[in-house]
Amino acid sequence: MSKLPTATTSCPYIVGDDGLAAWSETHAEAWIGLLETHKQLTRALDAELETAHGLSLSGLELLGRLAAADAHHLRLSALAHEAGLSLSRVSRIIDLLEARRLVERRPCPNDARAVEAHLTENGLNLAREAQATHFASVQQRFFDQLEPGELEVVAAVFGRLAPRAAAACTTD
Amino acid sequence: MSKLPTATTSCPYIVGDDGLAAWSETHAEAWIGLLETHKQLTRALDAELETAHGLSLSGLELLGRLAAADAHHLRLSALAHEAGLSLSRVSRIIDLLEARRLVERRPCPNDARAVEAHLTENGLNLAREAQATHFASVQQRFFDQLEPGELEVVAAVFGRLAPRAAAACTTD
DNA sequence: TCGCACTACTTGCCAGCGCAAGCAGTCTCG
DNA sequence: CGAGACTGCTTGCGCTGGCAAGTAGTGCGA
Repeated sequence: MSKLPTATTSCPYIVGDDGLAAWSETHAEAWIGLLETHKQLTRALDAELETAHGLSLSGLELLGRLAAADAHHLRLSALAHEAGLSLSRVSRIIDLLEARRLVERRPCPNDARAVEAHLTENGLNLAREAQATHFASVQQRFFDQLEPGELEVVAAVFGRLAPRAAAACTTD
Repeated sequence: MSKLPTATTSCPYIVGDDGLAAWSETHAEAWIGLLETHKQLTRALDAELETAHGLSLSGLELLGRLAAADAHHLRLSALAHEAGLSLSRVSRIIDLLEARRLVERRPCPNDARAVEAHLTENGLNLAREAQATHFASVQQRFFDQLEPGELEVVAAVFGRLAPRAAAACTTD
């Protein structure tokens, strides 16, 4: 941590001579603040997770998805789809997790092309521990900073936008 | 675009057996939605910017900061600090921009160690054009999706959190 | 004035990410 | 059945990111 004091945040960096009149100070604050907050937050959370459990954010996400899945296993393509990662990335993250005996690759009974990632006992335990500390940290770093009523608005906005953004991504 | 349909978003991926009771559905929606939305949005915006102007998001940020600066020049370390990037990354992005004659490296008159990045005429023009289309896209993809009243809350939340997160990063 | 700590930048290196190409297995249709 | 299209995964590569080490210049105290 430390290093990267980062971003003046206050005054944005907009040239302004063009047709940007519509971008009020409020718009700039919202957008730049969003980018900035996300960057800092994920940096901190990722570093934390790394030192505490040797996991990346993506690694925990995959572990979590497997833990939440029916028989603690999922095909790699399903995992990639759920997590919003490329299949190639998932394949390599699973390499790492497999090397640590947190998951196992097994052939899919119904389709010899496919590979299932199975969570091991160790993997499930680590997923639980890591999620517990991770979510506690998110709570403290993000949710605890919200004023009454803000949580509902944030949930509404991003709950609405996330699927919409994903859809836009698949269609255009 | 297309590819990476990404994220089921709906049901999260929380193991739940542990002390996560405090994480209501609302919390999960807000947090996962935030991550998801950010990922999709920046992916789309970056791709757009790349095809339209051959710039990365970071490249535009640096260009924009220079354009907003006093005499269109800034020391690399100042640029890094403002943009929340490491100095090494800034150095390499400036390499690219310099190769395209959008900026020029010049020695700093007061300090022979330092290097100033000077925006060229071309660089300023590109910054203006690229920011115009970029911000229009942000407007359409993000702000136009907000209901009345939501913008103010989002601005308040992230305007408050961004500096706080940055501070936490420098101190711990 | 010399030495030593400090600063500003550059460069080598590694991790995370996606794309494209390649390979094996599946499915469909003649 | 067999050819060709398609799917699921793996792997090579290039890009963006940061950190650490190296270099050059600054500035302060003895």
